[in-house]
Amino acid sequence: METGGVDKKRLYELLWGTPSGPRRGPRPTLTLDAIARAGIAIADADGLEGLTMQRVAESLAVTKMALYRYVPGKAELVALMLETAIGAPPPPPEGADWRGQLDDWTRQIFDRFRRHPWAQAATVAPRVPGPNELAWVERVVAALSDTGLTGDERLDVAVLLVGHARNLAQHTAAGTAPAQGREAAFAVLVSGREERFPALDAALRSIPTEAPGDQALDFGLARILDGIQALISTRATAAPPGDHPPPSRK
Amino acid sequence: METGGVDKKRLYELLWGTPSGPRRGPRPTLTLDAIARAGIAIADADGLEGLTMQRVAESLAVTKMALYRYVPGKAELVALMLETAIGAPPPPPEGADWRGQLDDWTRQIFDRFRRHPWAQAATVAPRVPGPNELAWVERVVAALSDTGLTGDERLDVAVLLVGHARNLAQHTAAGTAPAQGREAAFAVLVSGREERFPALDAALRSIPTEAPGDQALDFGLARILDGIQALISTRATAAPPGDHPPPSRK
DNA sequence: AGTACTCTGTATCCGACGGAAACAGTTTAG
DNA sequence: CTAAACTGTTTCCGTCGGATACAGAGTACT
Repeated sequence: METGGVDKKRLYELLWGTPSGPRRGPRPTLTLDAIARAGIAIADADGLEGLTMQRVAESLAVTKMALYRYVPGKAELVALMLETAIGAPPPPPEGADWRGQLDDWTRQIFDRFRRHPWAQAATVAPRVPGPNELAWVERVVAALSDTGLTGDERLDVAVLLVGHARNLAQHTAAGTAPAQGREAAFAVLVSGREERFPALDAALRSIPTEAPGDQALDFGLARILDGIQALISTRATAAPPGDHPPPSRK
Repeated sequence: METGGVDKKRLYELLWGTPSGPRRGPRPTLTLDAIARAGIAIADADGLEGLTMQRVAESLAVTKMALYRYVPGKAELVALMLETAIGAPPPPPEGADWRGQLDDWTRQIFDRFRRHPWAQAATVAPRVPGPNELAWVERVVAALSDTGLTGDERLDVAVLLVGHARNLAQHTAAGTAPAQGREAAFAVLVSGREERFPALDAALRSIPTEAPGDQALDFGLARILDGIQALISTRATAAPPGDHPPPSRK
């Protein structure tokens, strides 16, 4: 079953390889892109558990084994699907400062994760990033160019933001049909056990807001950006803008 | 194969059910706890892909099907393993304010995730929280009792912090043996494509710090706590302490 | 033009996995 | 002491990812 072991070399070629020139045998009937899209359609509908090589092949009107001419295995197919589903990052909003850019960036990538609920489950394993994934990271780092943050701090910001988006996409994907929110599910578990979870019980009682859905995303994002702003302010007063401050990491 | 569909009713009994009284047939040779620990040992060693009912049964010297007398299926076994591996939350540090408590809390749960790398992959699906998981959330909400935050804001903080810990646990689990950090992996991909990723290239060049490992955790955690502190300060000036401020959510 | 080579998709096969069903042995309730 | 309930085992099945061998299709070279 699921090998889990990914052929990193072949995966690199798969994600970063250029389309080669004219070759000898019969022309392929499929495209990497078409395969990825077929897999995405299936995973969007039934999740990663519903994604089998059989079903992908059927939806493309080929045999299961034909797919292995294009893709080394299922793990690499999922990686390719992820790269295709995430797509290229949209252009940053006009005239936005770093905060506006990062705010937009996080909502954009959150939207990608929400449209493809399987994607956030596919990003749990260590993986080889594709061109699109790297382009998204590039956007974050570029937005922070003139803030005086160090190189790895900018990368840390990217990790922080994408983690938040992914995390929230999971939580919103969880509360779909039945009980509307996590509060309802928690309340059921807490009820009858108030003495074990007093603070939780109090918190659940004092909830007046009927927020739509992206509320938790907004909350966390606002806190994170506030925290980054505080750091940038510190750096700005410590050193003139445009200059690289000394790394004051402990 | 992987059903994915979890019997929520049986899972609830599994996680929250109390040990029943004297029953009729032969006494069970196994314990739920022993099964969970056996599964944890296997998953710690070989990940969730290496976890099979067969191997768990072998390590307990029983047949595979014997496990199904205790656990409805593999998905529920993983949920039980998660609950056992996370364990009960440790007591908060003596005399710490909310910030100190949340800082310690995040590092504690990060440590759990790092000790059991499979755990963060097991928390991607919507699930029924167990007693331990709920107790961890209780700790966060309790730490924020006197901060003037609303009930769902406190829950949002819990989501934010656990998401960060899980996210960073994944990233540190990724960079284990071969190339030491994400910077090295990124640098390989960026090299030769500097014109496509100029900001990323600049960021990778300006990295002097040879940080040990928890650096990204520290960075994000500090930003998040700074952001929460900013919000609490706002609330404190708007309303006297101990009083519930009006929900100023947009 | 013809031939040899290479690439494609297919058919067949395999081991491993999660789980269902039926069974035999064991312990307690009446 | 008997009947009911519960345990662990055996046997079996469908599905999955993947290896291998093969036949046809198209191109490069002589």
